[in-house]
Amino acid sequence: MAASIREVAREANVSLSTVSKVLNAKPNAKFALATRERVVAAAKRVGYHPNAIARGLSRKRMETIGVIMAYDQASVTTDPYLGACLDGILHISKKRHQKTVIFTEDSWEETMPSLPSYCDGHCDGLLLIIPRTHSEIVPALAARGDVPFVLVGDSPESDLLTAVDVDNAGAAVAAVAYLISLGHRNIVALCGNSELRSNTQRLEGYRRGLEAAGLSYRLDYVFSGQYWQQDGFDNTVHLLTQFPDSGERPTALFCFNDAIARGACDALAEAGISVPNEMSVIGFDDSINAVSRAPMITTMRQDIRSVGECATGLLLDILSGISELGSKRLVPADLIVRETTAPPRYGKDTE
Amino acid sequence: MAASIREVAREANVSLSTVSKVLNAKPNAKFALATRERVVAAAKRVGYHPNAIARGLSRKRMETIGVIMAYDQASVTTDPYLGACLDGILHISKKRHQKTVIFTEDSWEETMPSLPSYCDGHCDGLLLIIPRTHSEIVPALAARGDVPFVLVGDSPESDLLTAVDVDNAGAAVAAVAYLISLGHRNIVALCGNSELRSNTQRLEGYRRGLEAAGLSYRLDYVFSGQYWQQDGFDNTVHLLTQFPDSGERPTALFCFNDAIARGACDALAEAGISVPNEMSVIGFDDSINAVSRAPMITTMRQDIRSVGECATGLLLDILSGISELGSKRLVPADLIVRETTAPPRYGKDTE
DNA sequence: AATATTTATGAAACCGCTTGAATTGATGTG
DNA sequence: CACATCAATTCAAGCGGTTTCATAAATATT
Repeated sequence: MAASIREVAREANVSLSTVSKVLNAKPNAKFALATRERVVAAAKRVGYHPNAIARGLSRKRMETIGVIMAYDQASVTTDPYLGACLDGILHISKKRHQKTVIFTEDSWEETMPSLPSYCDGHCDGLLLIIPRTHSEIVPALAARGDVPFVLVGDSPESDLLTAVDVDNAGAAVAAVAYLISLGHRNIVALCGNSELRSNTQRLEGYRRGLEAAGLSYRLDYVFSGQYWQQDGFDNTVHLLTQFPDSGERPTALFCFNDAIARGACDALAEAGISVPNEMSVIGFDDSINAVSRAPMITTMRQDIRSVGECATGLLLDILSGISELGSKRLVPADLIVRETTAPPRYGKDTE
Repeated sequence: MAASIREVAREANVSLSTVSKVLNAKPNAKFALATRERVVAAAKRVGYHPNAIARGLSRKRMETIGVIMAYDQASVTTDPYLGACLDGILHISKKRHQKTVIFTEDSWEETMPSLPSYCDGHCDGLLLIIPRTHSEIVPALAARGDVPFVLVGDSPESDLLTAVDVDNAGAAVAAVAYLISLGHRNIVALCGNSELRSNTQRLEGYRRGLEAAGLSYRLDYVFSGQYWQQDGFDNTVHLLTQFPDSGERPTALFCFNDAIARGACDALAEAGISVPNEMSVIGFDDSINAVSRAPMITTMRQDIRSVGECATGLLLDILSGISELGSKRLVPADLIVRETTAPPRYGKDTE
């Protein structure tokens, strides 16, 4: 049904290789204009389009990338992270004329056995969107060495692994810098779960942000907890008892996610402390918590779609030799200014 | 890097074809147990996994389906319909051991030119999730005849086209039947945009539902409008002026979507008519409108994920010769009973 | 005019696997 | 014992392209 290169060759009265070369515009091979035109005309006449499979077989390049989503019950609708990532991936993949094949795993136990099928020549490279716990996939894939892959939404220690992630540390630096630019000098950190990498990175950014402004990192300004609203509330209450005098009280709260920030706002409201007049609060993630009710929380938005885009770009760059395996990329966060941040009031001038 | 069939053949001391046949468990070809074991062992030893591309080329079957999403700015997160569909597709595709390649189009003008690449041998069949306006893709694809395809979320007139859609008519029948089962005999239809197929189908279902119960289809019970809340409101007001006497008034409103139903509820509330005591209201789609505020609206849920699953199943059945091109499938809707439906009160017995 | 270059094209091997036809050797038959 | 039968295996021709290398023709060089 589909015209093959043979028909074109016959139509144009040239050999197969001539057709192939002309149509692929081989730079070295020079052809007479007449021949070239004859071939092109013939190709159009018979409606020729190269068979991607045959081409892939001989070129050993399928112009296709694979996306492995190894979440339990991976679902694009259920998990907005996956959806956003996928959007970014599809966007860039399409833009760079690649096909995209999706591998989802219903339960991640199934992932390992089906691993060979990801490396069966179908894809030139792989994008891995997998939770940390699935990480045995990574060494397995690396051991095969068939297919280059990049980890999406992960920033592993190993120099050998290629990865793209959201820039937690950088975002934290930016958040702190923003507060400082407003005039704040005493900025508290309300942290999340300490075992999570995002927390470590955000804390690190907090520290660097202070340092960059020549402010000292005070241990009594760092409150640990979990990524929950209740922790934000409790830690804020704790903070207020610790600094009862509004004169010595820190003037800004850097909360490691929006839930914490919401909790903090609630605690402040209960204590009759006005946000942002007496206390600025900044959140993280721009999740639903940030805008679920008043006050709308200033926050750092992590653009997950960009993570997908960036990862895809990196993979393709690697495939075309522009970038190297082992590269890392971080996508910057955006500051979303809302209602909970303002310059500090130094004197208690107005009500 | 990846072991080819050659190494296996060498290792096992047999010919290439033997390896191929043994590993593919060709039913007709009988092999000595010893040979069989030798080959299997050799394959495992060298870590052989067949190259999908080479296999695809010779078998002319890639075990891969393509999904074309030709929406403007197609996005899995932005458009819950696409996301849900895709979830269903990926689920079944994976279950039936197919690979899934996704083709998204940023703007649909790009769709036509890239059409050949959908038919370049990469996919055995195609799933089309495209808005009606893009329908020129369909004849073009049909004309090529390369690749079987099924339309997702569409129910075209042509017998030649294969399609899966939500069962609008059936759902309407079910909605009406439910109201009738509650005891209602006078059921009004508040329609949506008459030019939309979904409206036609729902109206048709309404009619059939009445007929099935031996009730007559009364023109003064059918209110036309658009799929908007305001239309639901206006038409309900209109209805109430038309039937001022609560004795002759219909007892149930079948609204063609949830927005209309919400508007109807509002109008009824304003008129001091209690829902569901004096009037039952049923919506359609189980959209956010149904649960956005009190009262929670009884509605017919269209399971879009199932549409994706069903379409994928159908395509694969066609590819394996179980089903035929041109088949149609409809996925049934689910009745979600909430607060707006109850048996009618015949006398004005209680307050 | 003979030889060296360049330019344009074609022949054939190959990519890795499948598959129908052909081959080989063992077994059964008259 | 020659011959047909059958089971087990291999040959070799694809699948639809790409690509290296060789070749033929045209042009340039001396």
